[in-house]
Amino acid sequence: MGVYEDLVARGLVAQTTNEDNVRELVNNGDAVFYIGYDATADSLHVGHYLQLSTTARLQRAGNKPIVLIGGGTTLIGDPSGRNDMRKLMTRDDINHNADCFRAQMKKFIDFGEGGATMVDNADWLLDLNFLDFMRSVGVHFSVNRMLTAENYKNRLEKGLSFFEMSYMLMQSYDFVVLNQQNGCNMQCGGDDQWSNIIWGADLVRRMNGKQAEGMTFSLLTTSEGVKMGKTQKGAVWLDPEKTSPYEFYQYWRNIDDADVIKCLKMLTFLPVEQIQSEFEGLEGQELNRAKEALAFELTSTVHSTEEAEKAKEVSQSVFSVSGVHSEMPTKELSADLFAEDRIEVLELLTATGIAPSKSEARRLVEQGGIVIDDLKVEGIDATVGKEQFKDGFVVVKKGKKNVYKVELV
RNA sequence: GGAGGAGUUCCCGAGUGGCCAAAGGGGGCAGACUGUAAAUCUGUUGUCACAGACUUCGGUGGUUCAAAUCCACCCUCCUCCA
Repeated sequence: MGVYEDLVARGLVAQTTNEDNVRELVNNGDAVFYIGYDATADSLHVGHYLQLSTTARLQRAGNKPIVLIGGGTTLIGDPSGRNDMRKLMTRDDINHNADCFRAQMKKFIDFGEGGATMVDNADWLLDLNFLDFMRSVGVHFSVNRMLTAENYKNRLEKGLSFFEMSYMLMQSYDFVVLNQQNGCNMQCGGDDQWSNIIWGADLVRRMNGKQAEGMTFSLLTTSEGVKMGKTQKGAVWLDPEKTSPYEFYQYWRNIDDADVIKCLKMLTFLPVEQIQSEFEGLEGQELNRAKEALAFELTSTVHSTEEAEKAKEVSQSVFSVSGVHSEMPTKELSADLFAEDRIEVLELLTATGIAPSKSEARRLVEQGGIVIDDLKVEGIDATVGKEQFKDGFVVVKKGKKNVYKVELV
């Protein structure tokens, strides 16, 4: 089985410009392919991870990845699939974000000798001359056809500026440049990039007279079609500072039954056969085994095996009997906040950041959501004495799934 | 440039002078039930000194005892016309 077949079996391939050509390219390790990343945040998230892991799969099969950081295109912002215009970002923001991306990507993709290359389209986009660009590139774009692109559909109702529309021209031009400079012969991306990709391949053919291919990856959506990797707090980040390994683990551990198998296939490096024989077809409570495997696998590739072990341990102790507290998320509580060696529970909750405001803390307590050292807090007037901090800490449970170790400092 | 319309709490969206911290839905949070799932049900969802007070309805000023609601100007967006 070649990589292409593996990708298909995992449900990763959404569309290709020409299936036979693409299969041959990637199975023979002849693909020099690029995926672009817009530097819109200072950390990669789960959506990026899908692209990166797939890049890694292709690389392991002998293909050469080019990671393109959209230092230039991010100045515009891709309108694909958006309902509104992106916030305009400054050069400094973008540069900072691009640096963060680079550091994180090294974990998944081999940038060593003969490995992947990283480029920044700011290098060729920033100095473009508008008229020259329009005369050489702009002439190839039919506005009529662009308007029919799926990408722009919901924007036509809401309004789309020319500024944003030019994004497609630039992304297509990236392909042309990479084709010339690096011999890039294929562009990959999320399925929402399909329009941008086919235009790029088309432009390569027109401007460089070379055959170019494109392949899109399925988007990671839940069984209900909602984009995955988002929580109320925002995206699930790969940066351990922004989403702790434990939170990351829990995100996958709590995944919907209907999505486990799909995620195992799309995101983990476990062989498809193993996923099929070990997990597919499990039902009811049994599915928890698949969820644990998913959470463990992903946490160890994104963070490390040690972190995954820790997260697993904490999760087991939290959800079975009360046990180990060594690796629980820790919050610090200053001893200065105590009056006569006691502190109000509400104060404790807000001072540690467990509750964002007094009102929220009050609500949590009133609804019976706060448990301290296995004892439910019964009223908003409750206090905690210093003597309760045996060994210097106390265990605070907020709801069923959030446990914190509160240390006295 | 002209005419008309819109901007409401995390999101969508009601509200056209006091009964509005603002309907309803979505989402979130907590509780029940469970499998750390889903579905369902209940409560809750601006802040604080919490049966009371304070700040909020694009911005700034004004009218009024009283404004999200009326007036003026400004900003942004949409539709039609040019």
